[in-house]
Amino acid sequence: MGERKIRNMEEFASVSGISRPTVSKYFHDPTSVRATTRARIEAAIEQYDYRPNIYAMNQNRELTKNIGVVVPYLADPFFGEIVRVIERRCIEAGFSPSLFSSHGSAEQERDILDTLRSLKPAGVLLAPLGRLSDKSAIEAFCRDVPTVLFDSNIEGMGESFVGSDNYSFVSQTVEYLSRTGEPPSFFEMKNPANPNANKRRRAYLDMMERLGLEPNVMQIDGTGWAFEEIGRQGALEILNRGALPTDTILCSNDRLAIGLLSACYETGHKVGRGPDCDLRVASHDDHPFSRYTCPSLTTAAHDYANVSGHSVETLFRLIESGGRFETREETLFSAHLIMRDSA
Amino acid sequence: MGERKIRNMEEFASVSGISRPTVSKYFHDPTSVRATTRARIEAAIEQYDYRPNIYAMNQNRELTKNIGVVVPYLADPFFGEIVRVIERRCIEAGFSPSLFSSHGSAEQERDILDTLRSLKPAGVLLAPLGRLSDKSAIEAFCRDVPTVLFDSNIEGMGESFVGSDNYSFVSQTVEYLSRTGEPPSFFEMKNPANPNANKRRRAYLDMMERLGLEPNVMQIDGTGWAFEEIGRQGALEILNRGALPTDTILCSNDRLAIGLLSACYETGHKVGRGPDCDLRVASHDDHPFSRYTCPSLTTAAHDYANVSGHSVETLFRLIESGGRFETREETLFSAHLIMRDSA
DNA sequence: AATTATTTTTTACGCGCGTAAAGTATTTTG
DNA sequence: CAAAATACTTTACGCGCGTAAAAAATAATT
Repeated sequence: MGERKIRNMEEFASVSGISRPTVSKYFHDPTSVRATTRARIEAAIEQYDYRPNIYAMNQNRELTKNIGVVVPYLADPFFGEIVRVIERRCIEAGFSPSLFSSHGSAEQERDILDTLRSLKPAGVLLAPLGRLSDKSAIEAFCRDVPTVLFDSNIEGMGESFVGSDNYSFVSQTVEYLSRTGEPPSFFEMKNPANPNANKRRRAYLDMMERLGLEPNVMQIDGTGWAFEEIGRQGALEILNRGALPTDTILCSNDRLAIGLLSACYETGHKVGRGPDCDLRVASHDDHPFSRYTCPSLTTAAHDYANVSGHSVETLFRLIESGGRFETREETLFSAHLIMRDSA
Repeated sequence: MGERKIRNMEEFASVSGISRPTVSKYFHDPTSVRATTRARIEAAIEQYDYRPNIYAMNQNRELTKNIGVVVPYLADPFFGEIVRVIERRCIEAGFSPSLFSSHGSAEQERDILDTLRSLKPAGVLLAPLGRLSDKSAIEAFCRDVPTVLFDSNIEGMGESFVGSDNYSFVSQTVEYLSRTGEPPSFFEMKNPANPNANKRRRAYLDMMERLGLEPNVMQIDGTGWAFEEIGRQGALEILNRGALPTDTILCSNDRLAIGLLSACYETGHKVGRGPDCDLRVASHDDHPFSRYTCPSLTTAAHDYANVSGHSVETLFRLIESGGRFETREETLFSAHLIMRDSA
């Protein structure tokens, strides 16, 4: 173990008995060199613990092996889960993921795109803020950097979009709720940040019409990403007014539902589908905590594995295609209903 | 706006009318050049939208302006919150934070340290996994890279540790609970991943002895980071056995408590401090969701702002001191009790 | 105005690696 | 076994910037 520290690729090449250009080739793609050569290089890496200087590696490369991953809000465990899958797959494929969170701020999102541009990534997976996003900044970014949007779509931007089919969420919950009890009212924010919210409202209205039922939308105040608190305040206001139009509430998303359930508990409204219950509550997303609400939340679940998996695969295809697709693809995965105790 | 794209610092220097070495100096530290020079450079940046190639910038620098931030588990919104504060402060101070999550895996943690080493960061903020961490890997890393540990301490590693005072958490909850009702039993995992858990158990035992009360520790099975599910299963087992030693439970952390509360609800045990309640539950951390459990969770809160703020400040001081402190500092912030409805 | 201190310019070199070209060695194919 | 194909070596240059040293310009001080 008394080997002196290797300072650069030149030195490493000489101690490994391989020429520098071949070593360089190896680090760019280990499978591009002959198996025997590869074995010798890897033995030397093992022995000398050498890694190339990533800065020198990347400065002359038009595009790097980096992949940017941007999410709107990291304190939402939903994104924490997604990021875990994405990171793993990127690393397995030999890329280096760089993770960024906009933390709900459009300014931060712009800054992140700026940073990403100078990272010269091979590709970017971007879950935009939504309504608040600086559309022109994102558009300009997508022109320069191969980008796949996920989770929340912005029409026409990025080479591809991968997300969940909001209609599938809502059709399943509405169908189930109206089949097993009173038809649901819809509970949402008045000015939702996320475009999925609007799609869900429209899907709700559409489904109710299709079923010949009277729709009822409750829109509550509040801005920002503290959905639980917004849901709780909005629900308290409605419950205290005794203004519930039906005994069945369908929340736009689980985080609002978590706040609503807390308000129900506080005001003594028993939630569930038993005869002694005051109301039923269902929702969408299958948030990691929806299993632990009281009662546990009946919800429509994202196909987490497919959304994250297909986002990554699409990005890999995009990178292999040189960063552009002929036409913009949109892939939507269906939700599946998870029946728990709240409805 | 018809300016041609600037290709490198040479070109940028010439169009801005400043020499390249001075421009280089500016990008390293804008305050290091004369105000008039700075103004001219910034005007040119504005006009030509030039940024230096970060890879070329960093390849010759001994240490970069990067700061590594490592957390053990990003799907825990606790860390999402902390990261937000840390990132903001780093950017304000002119650093580029790079965020990494070990996602509960020691192997990932090792890989992250490896990646970080080649990023040549000015400093690293590391919240280790805890018991599962590869101690020798962390120790070796801390020798090479200026590192401040936070959240969970590993004795002797890193130049400094910033976290919460576990004794302060437990003393407040135990004191409050035993003063207002039956003394608490302690509910925890048998093999906690996090060293804070052990400190909390010892603090519980110590406090109980000091108050002349009989301690009772319930240790439940389970490994990994799915604390809610572990808490729920453990609680179901105990509740179904009717094996509660007292009517007051103190959970080691909020995520276990969230699982326990869900088990209580499921089994019809009413939680709270009213006369009609079966048991009281309190906990530690002030997890972002503890406000929305049913009933809302009485808990001891981290001083989030101080822990994240002081971690960053300590790292900045460390960087300014050339990466080493004379002696290893440990800074612990006190918790404060948040009284809600569960106890 | 002269002296001193500070900042900028000029010149020049090097960092660690990518990569192109031409030649040599090795493996594969028929 | 020879021819063809593939992989590797040698040589050489360039990328974009850091940075050192000496000279020149500018600003601050007396």
